[in-house]
Amino acid sequence: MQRAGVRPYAARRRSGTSIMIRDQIRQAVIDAVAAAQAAGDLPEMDIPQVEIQRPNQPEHGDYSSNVALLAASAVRKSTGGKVNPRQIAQSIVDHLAPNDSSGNGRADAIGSVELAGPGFINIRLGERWLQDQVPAILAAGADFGAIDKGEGERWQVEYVSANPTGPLHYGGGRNAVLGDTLANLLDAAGYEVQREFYVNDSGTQFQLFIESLYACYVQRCQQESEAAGPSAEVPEDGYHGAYLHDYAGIVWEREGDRYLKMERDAAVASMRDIGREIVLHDLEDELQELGVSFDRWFSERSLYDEGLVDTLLKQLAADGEVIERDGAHWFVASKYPGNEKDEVVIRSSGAPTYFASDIAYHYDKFVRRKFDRVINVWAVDHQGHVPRMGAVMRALDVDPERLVILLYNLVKLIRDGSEVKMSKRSGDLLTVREVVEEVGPDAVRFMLLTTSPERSVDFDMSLAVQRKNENRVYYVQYGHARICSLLQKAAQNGYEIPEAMPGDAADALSLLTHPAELTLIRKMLEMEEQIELAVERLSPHNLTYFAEDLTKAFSAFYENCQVLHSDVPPELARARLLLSLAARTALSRVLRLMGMTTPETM
RNA sequence: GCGCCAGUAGCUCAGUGGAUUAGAGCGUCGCCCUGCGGAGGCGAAGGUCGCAGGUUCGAGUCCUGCCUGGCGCGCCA
Repeated sequence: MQRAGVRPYAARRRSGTSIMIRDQIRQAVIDAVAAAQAAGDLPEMDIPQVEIQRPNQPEHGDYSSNVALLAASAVRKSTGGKVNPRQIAQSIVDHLAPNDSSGNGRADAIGSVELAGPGFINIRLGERWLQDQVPAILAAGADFGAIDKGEGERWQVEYVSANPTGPLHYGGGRNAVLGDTLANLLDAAGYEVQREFYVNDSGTQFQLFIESLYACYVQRCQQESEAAGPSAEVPEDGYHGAYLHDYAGIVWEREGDRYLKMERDAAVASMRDIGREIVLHDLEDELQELGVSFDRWFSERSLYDEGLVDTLLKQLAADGEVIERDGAHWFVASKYPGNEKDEVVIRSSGAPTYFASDIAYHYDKFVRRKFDRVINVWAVDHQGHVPRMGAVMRALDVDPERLVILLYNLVKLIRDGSEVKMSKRSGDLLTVREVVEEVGPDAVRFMLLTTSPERSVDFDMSLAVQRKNENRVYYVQYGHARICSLLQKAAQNGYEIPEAMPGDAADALSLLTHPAELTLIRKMLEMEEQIELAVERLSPHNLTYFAEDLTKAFSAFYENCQVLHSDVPPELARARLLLSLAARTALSRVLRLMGMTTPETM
């Protein structure tokens, strides 16, 4: 019998994580199939991979499995014989022992099992078990929902990596939010995550930036001393943003006019370090305002300085991966699938392309630093680069599967019903900083996260600042604030709000039988699956929908189940307070995964 | 021309690698305040899932072709 898809769990399980309830149920079904076959109720047959789904209709239970349908189909195909899927399902149901009291903890979760439709097995969680999850959630606390999918694998997320030539354009905000949230998710899923920003401090763009900075610096010096000096114009194709004058001002304040005394080229060369420092500090600061930070800022130039680019290109040439043609050096991408053209790594002028250092960079990531997997977050306009990187991986003899590119579509900013691109204040492209200042970091993060990455997003800034129901950010944060308010009021009224679960609360929890209470518990228990799903599909946007569902479940409970009222017996009030505390734990976890704050009042 | 992505309710979008009656929010129309934050709750109406074929017992989901929109095809990054 096949048991594909059932992975053995690693021995090194992180404390606090347990086997996901869905996987426990899957195992129970697998066991039931085996038991049915052992008992002779189910003929020997190829049982396909057992999948457990969440039905759309609540009437179909909390979980369901279509094994019987798949098995019947497999038998029909292999033998041509007819099998009734309902009969197969019935045999499995008979061995699914919902009330097994053997104490293995698995069957406890299953409240009831039923056969439905053409052969579905619908499974409901038990009420008692659901009530017991409240203390489990409280015990997990800030780690609630953590799973051990990663088993400690080392993954890197490289994101933003914007040219270090000035503030981040608003489009880069989506990159920052996606990468940062994905890293949060990976961390929650048991991966060891490193967040990296690749600093392109070596190419022509950076050179133009420094030349532009130099020109502004010269202007500043002349302004300060009214002394005649070299005329300085920002290069035609350089950077003309107003911020360069701010940067130049910092250089002047720190270094005075010492660069003015050098030859232009020498001055530009020696300004590279301070220019880099200033712009990176600015970028770091700007990203911080969005709640985004990095473990490492990796310098492209360092790859040249240590000679890795050179070494690698020579080695690739020796392997026939890089050839000379028309005076230039080409990486022979065309020999790998998905690539039709070769790529220049050294121009006929002798200058390396960005692609040359990219090869070295990925060599460093995989061969030297040995990340199990690397996720690069790129805007769609870099899509043409994806197959090339696959070719690079093969040429470096690294499994291409280890490099994952997350492409995201562009952001369109809307204000008062029409698209905006430029800042009225500076005249340049709107920056992330300005958008954050206008609508707040939480709204930016949530809004940029609601749409799946491959779709373009219209970000309505006017809506994001409005305090009405149309604004989904407020709905969620309001929900959190309301829980906090309730708990606070309870404390004022003399209710004891335990930080941890009191040992004698088990009886009180059995009073949680209202549908709204049980629905809320069920919803919270989706956390692990949501985290797993978002990681598997690289879809952080799922979190926004889960946050809304969670808030909705709490609101329904809040409306239907009074907590602090003289009619409510103290034991029930206590149980409902514990449930509310668990709800705050869950909602706060989702908000933090999205990088948002958890306001106690609004 | 070739390639990638998208097309689901009036609007903005989900939809868990095929499965039980396609979901949510907003908007619209009804209810619910002598109760913990009404920035709320409950309910209704609203969809030939771009079009046409195909595979399958079963397709929004897989395959083929087409239509529309976005992006990409450089000795730029």
